[in-house]
Amino acid sequence: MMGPTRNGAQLITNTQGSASGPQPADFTDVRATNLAVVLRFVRENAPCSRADIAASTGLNKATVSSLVADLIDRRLLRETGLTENRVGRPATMLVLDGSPYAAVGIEVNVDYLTAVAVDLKGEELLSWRRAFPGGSTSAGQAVAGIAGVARRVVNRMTKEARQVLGLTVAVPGLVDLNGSVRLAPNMGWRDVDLAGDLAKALRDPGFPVSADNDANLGALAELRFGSHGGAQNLVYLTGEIGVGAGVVLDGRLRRGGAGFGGEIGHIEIVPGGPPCHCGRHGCLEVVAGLGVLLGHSVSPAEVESEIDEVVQRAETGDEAVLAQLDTLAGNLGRGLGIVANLLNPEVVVLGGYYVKLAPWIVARAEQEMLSRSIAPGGGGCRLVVSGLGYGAAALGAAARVLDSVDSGRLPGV
Amino acid sequence: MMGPTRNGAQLITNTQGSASGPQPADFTDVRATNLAVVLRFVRENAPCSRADIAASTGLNKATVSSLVADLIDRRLLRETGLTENRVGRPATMLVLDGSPYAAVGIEVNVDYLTAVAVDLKGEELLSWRRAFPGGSTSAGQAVAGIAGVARRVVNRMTKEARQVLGLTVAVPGLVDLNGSVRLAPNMGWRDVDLAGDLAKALRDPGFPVSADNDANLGALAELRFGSHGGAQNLVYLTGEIGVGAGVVLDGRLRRGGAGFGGEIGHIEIVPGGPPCHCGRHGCLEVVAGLGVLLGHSVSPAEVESEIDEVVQRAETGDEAVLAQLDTLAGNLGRGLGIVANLLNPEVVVLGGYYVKLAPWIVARAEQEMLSRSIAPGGGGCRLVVSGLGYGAAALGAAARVLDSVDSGRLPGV
DNA sequence: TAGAGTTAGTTCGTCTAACGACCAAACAAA
DNA sequence: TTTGTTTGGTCGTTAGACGAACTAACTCTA
Repeated sequence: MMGPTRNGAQLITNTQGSASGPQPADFTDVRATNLAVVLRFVRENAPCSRADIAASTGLNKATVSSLVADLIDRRLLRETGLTENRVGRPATMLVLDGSPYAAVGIEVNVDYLTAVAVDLKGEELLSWRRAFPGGSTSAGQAVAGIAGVARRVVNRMTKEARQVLGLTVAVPGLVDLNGSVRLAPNMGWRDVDLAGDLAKALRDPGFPVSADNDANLGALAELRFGSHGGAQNLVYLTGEIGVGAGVVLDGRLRRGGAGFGGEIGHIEIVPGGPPCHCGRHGCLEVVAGLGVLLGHSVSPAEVESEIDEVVQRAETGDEAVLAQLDTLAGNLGRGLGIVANLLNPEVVVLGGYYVKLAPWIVARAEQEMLSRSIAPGGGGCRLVVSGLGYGAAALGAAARVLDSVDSGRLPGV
Repeated sequence: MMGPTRNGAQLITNTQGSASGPQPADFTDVRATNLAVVLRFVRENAPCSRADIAASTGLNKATVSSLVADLIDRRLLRETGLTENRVGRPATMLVLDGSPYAAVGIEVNVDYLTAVAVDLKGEELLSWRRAFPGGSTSAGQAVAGIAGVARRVVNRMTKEARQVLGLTVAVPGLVDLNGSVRLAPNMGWRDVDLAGDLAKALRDPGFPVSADNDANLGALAELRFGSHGGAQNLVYLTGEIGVGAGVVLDGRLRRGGAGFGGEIGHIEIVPGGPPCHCGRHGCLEVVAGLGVLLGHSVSPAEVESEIDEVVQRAETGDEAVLAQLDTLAGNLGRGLGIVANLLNPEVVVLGGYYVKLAPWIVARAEQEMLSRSIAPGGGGCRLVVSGLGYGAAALGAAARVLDSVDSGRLPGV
């Protein structure tokens, strides 16, 4: 048992906004904070009793009862059975109520679109993946297409009597802090107010609509659903045609001043190396991306099968392919060495196609990363492979919605 | 005037500790938060009246009166004169009380030691700089030496009737989250529990003692004392014999999982470049550090004068020196390009000897940085020179003490 | 089978601290 | 003077956490 964790001076700090002036607190904040504390506790320790919550959080039993009643009113918690065969009065166990709400995440990419809905527990309610000509239509048409999918997801949720808590869209590109896509080369987008346009297209949807970079959201997915021992400092790497990073430090996504952090794909790894579509040379994306294996002009639709072929050849011991994979891993490790030195995350998670290639790249890349880290043992940084599969960004988009609930924006009542 | 900034849903979140369990809030937290809000407001808007505070923070007038009374009791605020020649009742103006407290920062380095004390306003009370054989004594002796200086600073403060709020020591090396120095090659230290040993040497000093990396503390100094338009995302670069970075994102120092973040000095900038004392090649420290200008084995004591000579030669247009400076700037820009892409800070601040060299390196380095950034216009990232002078890390060490006050750990009563 | 012991959760009164409304003080302008 | 404006304090209200006492519901033991 953890025992009470109450620590004398509690710091209440505004982490989000930049210079948005002073942020005083009042009683409703205390309430919101404590409601969120209980909610998070139940999420991580379900099923548990009110007494468990009180003991572990340090909150008073009476307070916990009141908070739990509130959460039950809001249909966020549910009482399940009683404990049996124990000394003392049996406890009524509490679990998250999975049925009344849904969080929706949509990932758009050049050639496909993934939609995911999860309940409050994070359990997947639906997962759609379909071809989507994101790279070959106008942004307006793409937004219309995304809105169409969003409407169908929402309808489905409504049919299941679920209230949608929010919708987030993941985009491979630079997304600013307002959810406006400033640049998405692969999509051919520039200055598209995705969150705003989508909210407009959905006509007063009754839930918040936001957009973010796919790597950022992948990182959020790993933070919430990944099994990294509760690491609060992690970096997630997408391994699609482009390579991007999502940076989580001290338990929150760090986007930088304008929201453009994590753009690891175009840092220079091999000076004077092969040219990148961005106009520079030797970018990580070029020397540690799929292009190393597939040649530089594969159509998006072919990537999947081409990678499968690479995997097959690697399995049969094809020397040329193994050499390519080793080169890729080495270059990736160089990039990760930079990340380890600069950010000292507890774990770096490889996503996307890197997952399939993992058996041939992780060891080398990790060794390279650690050998380049100035901190002994890489400062404790591990390199692991994502277990979330292809929907990571979409899942992270949904996770972003759940995050806002977890941090005190409670629905209901 | 700003007008009320009260925003409906206030998020109260624990930013510091990692997985330290749930952190419920209670009334004392509300009080502490609001006291800190008022304190910060007065810091930034002094002199100001209670009415100003109420209007700008959204707190109730009565609440502000109560909070201000509390802060005056704690001798953190002081009433100054009344306003005159205005319609209505004259306001009693409030300012930070500079006299009763002091925050102490000490920076140790290979050959010198800097001690700084500031009052609550951040105004310098003393600034000592002296030779110190940090690189050529045992860690134990060094700690004793630091303790000696610390005692003298504390005595001086006591003589001025000031209470010392805390002491932080800046060290060029890897410092973990507990203030233990894990590795400081230049000092020849390894696993020295600096914060702990120093507290012991000071025998129950009655104030918290901590230690951190010099670059981290430099970044804190820039955050508090620098003039960067309130940028909440910044990276500070030390330009001593080694090069380190301090990373501030969303208004707080981000140290990574073990506290070893910001180690930019040993990321590989020129593969196969000149050897570094760390055993690797082409590290930023080697290709964009002072070694480029001074040759690789200058004794610490000579650095100052050697740099002055470089500056003189550059001023007279010495081609060879200008070429070296340009090379240095180019390499520095490469490293900063990585920082801009990965972290998207609003500003990168150059400290240490880079300040003297600024006229010949900033333009080139910034251009290089921006040209390497994938976000248009570098995502708004500017490269500037520190205005804080040599004592930056020591000043940041003191700033760290003030930060803890600003975030609610109030002294007095 | 009747306590005795143990654990869960509720009720009730207390206390902290923010808030809203009101008011007196102190000034400028008319 | 009178009127209006602004400051800052007082007072009663209210939200909500806390502590203690209490009830509920079980197991264990003699």
